[in-house]
Amino acid sequence: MKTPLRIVIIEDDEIISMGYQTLLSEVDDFSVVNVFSSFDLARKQLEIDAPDVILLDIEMPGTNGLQALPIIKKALPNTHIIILTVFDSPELVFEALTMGAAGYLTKNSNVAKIIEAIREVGTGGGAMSTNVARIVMHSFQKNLDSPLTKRETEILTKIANGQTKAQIAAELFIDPETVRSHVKNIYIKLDVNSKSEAIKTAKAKRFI
Amino acid sequence: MKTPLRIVIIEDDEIISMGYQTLLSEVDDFSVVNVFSSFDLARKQLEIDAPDVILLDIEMPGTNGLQALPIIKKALPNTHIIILTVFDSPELVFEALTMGAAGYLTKNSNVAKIIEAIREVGTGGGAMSTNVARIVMHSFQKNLDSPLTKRETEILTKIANGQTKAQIAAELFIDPETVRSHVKNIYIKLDVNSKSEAIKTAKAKRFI
DNA sequence: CGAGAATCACCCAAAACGGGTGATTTTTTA
DNA sequence: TAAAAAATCACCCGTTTTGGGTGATTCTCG
Repeated sequence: MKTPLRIVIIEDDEIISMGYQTLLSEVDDFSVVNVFSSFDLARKQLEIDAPDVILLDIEMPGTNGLQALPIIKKALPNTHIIILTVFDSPELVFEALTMGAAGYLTKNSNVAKIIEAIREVGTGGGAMSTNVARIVMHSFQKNLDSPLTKRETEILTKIANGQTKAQIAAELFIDPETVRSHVKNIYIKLDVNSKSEAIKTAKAKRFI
Repeated sequence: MKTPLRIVIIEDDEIISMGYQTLLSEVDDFSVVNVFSSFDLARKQLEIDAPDVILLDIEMPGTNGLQALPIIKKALPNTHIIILTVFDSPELVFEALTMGAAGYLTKNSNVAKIIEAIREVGTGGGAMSTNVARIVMHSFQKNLDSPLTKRETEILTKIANGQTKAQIAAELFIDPETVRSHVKNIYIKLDVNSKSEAIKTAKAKRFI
């Protein structure tokens, strides 16, 4: 028989917490090993519980979920964390993902979805609810109506990566003067007159 | 009665194409209005078909799916495109998402998942299979063992955004000399001696 | 064919950079 | 609470990069 997935729930709303606990306990290969109403209460016990997956709320008394994320990741590198919250603002989502969350679910997700997500992150995968997916995907989308040409976009991207004109010229096998020409044209098209403004404008309008 | 979601399938494998067509036609509010074996064949007919959602394969004779993406987006701005392919390399996924794909599914996705994805993108949402979600989420994760301090990370991030030391100093309400100090320390910690190297190294190691 | 794109050239002054060295004040943490 | 780490500011130096102006040639694609 397979060892069950060890799950810990950190959620300050007792009703919700109890609900998850009951529902997840019914899953054969899941084992809810502990439930806490705040991260501060969970902190010391977590290493003993050694969960495979933690369902973590964001809004909590004391240390909130986002603050807890890096602390948990450091103490339990092999534990996968799923953020489970009612909030889905882009800022919170990106913050959670950069801090190492393996999943981000909003609380309107149905049970099947949550169970699927737990299994997924348990095997090193990723999981997010559809509204979170939308936010994440939008963050990738480039503006397809850029006034910049292919070459100009290419060069501005490299500038945004901190490369100097000389380095860019070497990489593209063109003269540094040519790079300067392109840059000047970029400035005109974007109506700016410095590197930083160009990068800022181009990023804001999603040209790069 | 609600108008059904108009779906077009562009897929060169006839067996797969036929399979999707049959399965999706059975869904009440779905209407598969056309099926093409290549984008080049679909091109002119697409505007007439005016689909809400297009299932687009990547590997195809002639114009491939990724090349087709921007063309479709330009011609039919209100049509949502779901990439449906066997490939899931990070490069392909990011390319597809930046070019405006609303969904990215691998062909091992089950039918329920595909139907759910079509409904989701039909209402402006996003959809991706779990393996794609994993790729996307990994791309966000920062290295939590950065040698850089909070301030140093903050400053290096701004440098990576093209800001000059003077601008950074103004934004952080500190002296430009202090910014220089931080930058020098960053260079030492990352073992580099220029802006571009620092950005490159920091990005490669996911410190920023 | 003709327009936009990409290429290269040379002028100039101002700004930014990278390196060195040292010091003070907060903040963190063991 | 004492030591360590982080954050702050200062002044030296020579070199590189920047932004602006102006113009010209070649390429490419519809």
